[in-house]
Amino acid sequence: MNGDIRRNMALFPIGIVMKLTDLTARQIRYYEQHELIVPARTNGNQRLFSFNDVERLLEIKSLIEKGVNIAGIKQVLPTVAKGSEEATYINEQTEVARRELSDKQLRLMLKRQLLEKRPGQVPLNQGDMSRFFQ
DNA sequence: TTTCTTACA
DNA sequence: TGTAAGAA
Repeated sequence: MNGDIRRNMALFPIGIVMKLTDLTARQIRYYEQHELIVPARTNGNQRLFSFNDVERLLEIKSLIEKGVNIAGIKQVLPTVAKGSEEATYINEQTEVARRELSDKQLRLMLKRQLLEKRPGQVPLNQGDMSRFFQ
């Protein structure tokens, strides 16, 4: 389909994506580090995001607001490897498939996180490094 | 001006 | 996550 090409076409710089998603540049870059999104790059190394990336970021945002951490989000929105074009392509499908996760499933997921992170007792939602500060 | 990376908090 | 530096 041609729509997919458009959806995966890198169009806007981080500044616009910030306004579109209400996320800070820091967050957007952080999610990229964790491969939750794989924006394209210009010759000047500037990030260029596609509509798909924006949608993904909105998904991520909503999950974060529901208390899901990066590890949890990776379970819902499969991490995407390289090969940007195919990568975003797969995202489109998996995203549609997961879009339907109910609150029930979300709770199960959060519960699972609790069980995984055993005794050590790290807040759960905080980033890995944050435990060393704050 | 805007964005990038790196790094400390 | 926020923010500061210094370089594109």
